[in-house]
Amino acid sequence: MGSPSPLPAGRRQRKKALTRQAISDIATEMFMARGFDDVTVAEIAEAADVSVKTVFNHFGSKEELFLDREAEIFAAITGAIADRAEGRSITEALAAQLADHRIPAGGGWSALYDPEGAALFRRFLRTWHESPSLQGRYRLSNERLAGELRAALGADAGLAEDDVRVRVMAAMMVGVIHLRYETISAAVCAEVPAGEVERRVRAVVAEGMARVARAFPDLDRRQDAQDGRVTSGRL
Amino acid sequence: MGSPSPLPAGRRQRKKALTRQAISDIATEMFMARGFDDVTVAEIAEAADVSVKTVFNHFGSKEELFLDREAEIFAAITGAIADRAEGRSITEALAAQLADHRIPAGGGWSALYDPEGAALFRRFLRTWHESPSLQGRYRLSNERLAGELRAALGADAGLAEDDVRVRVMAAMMVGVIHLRYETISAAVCAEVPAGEVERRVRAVVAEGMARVARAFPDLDRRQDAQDGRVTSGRL
DNA sequence: GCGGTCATTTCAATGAGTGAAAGTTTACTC
DNA sequence: GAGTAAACTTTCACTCATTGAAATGACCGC
Repeated sequence: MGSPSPLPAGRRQRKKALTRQAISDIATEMFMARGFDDVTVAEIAEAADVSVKTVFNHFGSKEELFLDREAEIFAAITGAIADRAEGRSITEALAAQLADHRIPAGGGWSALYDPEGAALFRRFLRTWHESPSLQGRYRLSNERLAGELRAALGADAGLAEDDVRVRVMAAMMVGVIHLRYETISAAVCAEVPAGEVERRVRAVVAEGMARVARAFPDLDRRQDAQDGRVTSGRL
Repeated sequence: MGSPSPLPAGRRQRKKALTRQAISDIATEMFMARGFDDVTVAEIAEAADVSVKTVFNHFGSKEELFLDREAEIFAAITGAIADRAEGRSITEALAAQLADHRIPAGGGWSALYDPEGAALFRRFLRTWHESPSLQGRYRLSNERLAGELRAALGADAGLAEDDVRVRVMAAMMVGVIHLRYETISAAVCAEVPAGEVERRVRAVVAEGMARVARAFPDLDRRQDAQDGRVTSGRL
């Protein structure tokens, strides 16, 4: 499993980060092998050779052990907006990113074409899919994603994050992103062949982002005239 | 508290329904008075004079005790689509419904202008707002709402529920509906005066639905030409 | 009225999550 | 380099949600 965090200074910090990572990795492994609900925190703690309390010191809940990578994913998404090529619209950039972006524990489309990788990914999604508690926490996740999107969109258009237009656009994008997840999840769990999964995902993302673009001609493209601000977003 | 369910036949059935209602009512009352997390299921059972197990026989989880009315609300929303006036677009109908629709334990805007009602509603929202577990379950709720919207939209346009366009449109609507809730919640909890709350909600709903309309010119209006089906939804 | 069905209860567990106190390790100061 | 404070962990003891099995008693069709 990855160590995507830059190691912090200080031995204590480093040890702490290592402990955290070890717990997260072992937990992920166990969840994938046996399903979220069939693994107890006690077992995770046991396997990671720490006390149960330590697990809860690092993670606010059992669910967080599973959702540990979300920050990474969000950064990739908002990054695609901020770093897009000159003249490219937001929805285009996002569509490209979402058509390609690897999902946690996935690793891009190629992984899906490999039977090994597909099986792993299927286990991952099934785990995710089948636990109500995980599904529940997913909303909090989307809330955060919406916030980051608002920030990115606001910055891009030179509007406040809580501008109605920005809020609506972000909400729609979150909706499409969720649809994408739903599509992948349903298809992979139904053992649909990789090529078809990819096709479906691309279709949803394309349709979704095209619709967002149509709804937001005013915010979708960077207005580089004047001082880089959109001067009016009225309908 | 309401008894919105038609009483079923048979004494046993009726007793069961009464028990359920009693539990739900008492639970709601207690949650409102003391907050979701500060009330235990044991206390609810105690107050309703039933065993804890009985509570769980009627409600799958503590959260369901709070979300008991969601079916009602969803029905009002999808009903607004199906029953809209001839020639009215879906987004118009929905915007009207959402600008007005009473929220659970609310009772329309008038209730907000009454200090008593406002305080009650504020307690309700704060309860809802402050409990992570409730927020969590909210996603499942939205999932169901999306499903019902897909059904309504699909039926309206003569498309399959799982048509990409239908799915995207439903997802966007759920996004706007959630934004509306967020707006109400934030404003009411911040003790914003009722008139201003109403204004903000109407603004979000209007903007949101206008954008959805713009994104979906093909599905928004009933195409009564020919056999009532939209023949093409290509972009 | 009889036997079964069904809501409910009691009992006994499992497992998540928390607060406090105490131990251990690391970082900072003089 | 000792001494102290701060940061991590652990242990302990507890609360609470949630569930299965078995028992009770009111209700329903016959």
